[in-house]
Amino acid sequence: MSIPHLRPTPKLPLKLANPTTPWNCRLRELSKQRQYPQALTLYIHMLRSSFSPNTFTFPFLLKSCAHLLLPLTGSQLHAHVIRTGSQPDPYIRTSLISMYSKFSLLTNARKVFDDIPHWQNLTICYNAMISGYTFNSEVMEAVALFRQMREEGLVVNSVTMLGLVSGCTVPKQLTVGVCLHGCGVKFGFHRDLSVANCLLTMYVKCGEVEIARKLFDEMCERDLITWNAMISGYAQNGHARHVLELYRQMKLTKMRPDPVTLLGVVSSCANLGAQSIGREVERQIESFGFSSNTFLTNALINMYARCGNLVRARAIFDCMTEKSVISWTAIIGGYGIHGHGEIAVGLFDEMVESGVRPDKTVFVTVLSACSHAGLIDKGLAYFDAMEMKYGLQPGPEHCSCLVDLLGRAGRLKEAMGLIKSMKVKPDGAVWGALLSACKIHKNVELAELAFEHVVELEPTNIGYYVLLSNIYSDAENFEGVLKVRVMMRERKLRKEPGCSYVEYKGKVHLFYSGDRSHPQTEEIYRMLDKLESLVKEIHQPPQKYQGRSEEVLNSAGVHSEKLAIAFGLLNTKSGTEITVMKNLRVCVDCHAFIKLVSRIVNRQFVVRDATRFHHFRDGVCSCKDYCKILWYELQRWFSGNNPGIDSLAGASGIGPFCGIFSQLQLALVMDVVAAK
DNA sequence: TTAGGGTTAG
Repeated sequence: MSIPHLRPTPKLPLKLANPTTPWNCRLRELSKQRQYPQALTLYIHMLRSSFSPNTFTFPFLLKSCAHLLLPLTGSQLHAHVIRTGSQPDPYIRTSLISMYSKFSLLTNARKVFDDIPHWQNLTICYNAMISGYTFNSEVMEAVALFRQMREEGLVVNSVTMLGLVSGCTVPKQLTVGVCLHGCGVKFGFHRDLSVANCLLTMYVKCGEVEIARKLFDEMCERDLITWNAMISGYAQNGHARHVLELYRQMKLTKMRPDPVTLLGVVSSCANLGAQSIGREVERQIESFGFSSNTFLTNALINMYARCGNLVRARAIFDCMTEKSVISWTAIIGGYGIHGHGEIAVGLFDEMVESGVRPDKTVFVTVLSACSHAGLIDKGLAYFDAMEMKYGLQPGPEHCSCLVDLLGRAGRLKEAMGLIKSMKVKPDGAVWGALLSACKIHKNVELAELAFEHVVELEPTNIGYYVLLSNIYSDAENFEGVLKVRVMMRERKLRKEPGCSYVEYKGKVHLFYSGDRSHPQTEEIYRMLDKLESLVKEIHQPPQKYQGRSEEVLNSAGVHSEKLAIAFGLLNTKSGTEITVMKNLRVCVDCHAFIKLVSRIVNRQFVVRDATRFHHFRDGVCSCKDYCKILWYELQRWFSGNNPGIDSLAGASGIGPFCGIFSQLQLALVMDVVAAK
């Protein structure tokens, strides 16, 4: 066997160093570190030092312009590109397409794309144009280009998929997204981690969290972005408990979270009212060194405010060196939901004085704070200032606040006038606010009009049917009540089950009505029995009402609120405040019960329901309107011409689904009667 | 040496 003759490799001639190279190297570094303004400054220095840019120089600069959103500088650079004859370079064309797309100048981008000679039709240019379209929500254009690409037999790569899939961000684009998923699998790109992450995000944004989770579970490799996408996906779709569970799993894999991860976790704690978990996450934020992250700080303010700890929320807010409009919104909203309208309004004025320009969202927050606190003139003034002073066109969300504000005050005509004068189409919330006002002020005629509109806009929102039914019931129009019931039955609408929960030792303890699944069930029910008898002892209704209440009491289920209260009392030390969360509104029965219990056991309770906080202390609640509802319902019940148990509804719903009359309320009404 | 992409608050 002959041994192949080995020849020495000939030495290549040394290439002369291009003088521009060091500049380009520095530009590359700056671009990598995202120091875009510095990159542009360096370019100016380069020109001043009489060094000419070459084809390698421009992509860095164009990218910098795109990121800094500087369209004028961008077009100047384009002129430089043409002057230096670099235009034909495919990389530069790609950068130009991408830059113009970021400025939403799709015509310019497309012109650059169309000028590319046929022989140079490279995948990278197609990819840039496809991403440009999806970035500007032109998904179908992107898909058309993808089709063209395949017809021309061009190579499709994972970046093509990324560009396409990232365009599907709303539920109606789900079909396109699923097709693309299939396409990706066909090409084998679904194994690419970036593509898989992108598909996961697509499903999450289209509201298909379960499909996203399936994809997540099937992935053989996961990076930080995968975890973040799933965690934020759960958080955005309101699956707060899943967020906490997934975060726990993530920590077990030793994956280090980043601010994006923690943001999802903190916002879920806010939704759940899980303050002790939130506090733990705050400690982690500090230990990871993310304390200066404004996104996280704002989320923490919101979390503490929504967990009822306004003191901590305020402390974090006061410590912030740079308060953005979002920080102000978080703290104003916090005071708003606790009913401290005056403080909320004061903070808004303080914000304006400090030079922060209000945006549409902060106006929603301050208007709703005004409405909860009955600050009518202040609210009206803010509404006017929105357009006159700040040039912000009020949207339906602002109008619904104002309708609520005027409506509560009984100024129904003005509220109706406002709706008529709206420049934008009123949405369900606007008509819904009017409907609620009609309930308070017993205006059946206007209620029917509002209902007609609201049911057309939100046919499946059960709350509005309930409202109208109660309005009819108040007016003793039983035909009307029946009409609404039939309508609900025909449309197969069912009330979402109410649940209450208490956060204890970092775990969320959830209760449904009549629930017996909790490990401490026996103790909880024993505690409730004890409380009920204590309550009866101090509030014995007069003889003539007793029989009547018994018949109703027998059919009573144990509400979730009561179970949660009993659980809290069993597991916490005396003197500590007990916080209960309720997904819907607290029912009047439980409201009365908790009030009395707070006096009997001398404890403070905080109940956060769907709309506000109730602070119970020594037999009194911070909110006043529940008493009014109760008083009215009971008065009718005792007057004898009651329409049945159905009308004795919980504040959150109507009869057959919710509150059942108990001796407790009878007792309470005696108080009310006595007070009268 | 250069392009295209995935996660972020109220």
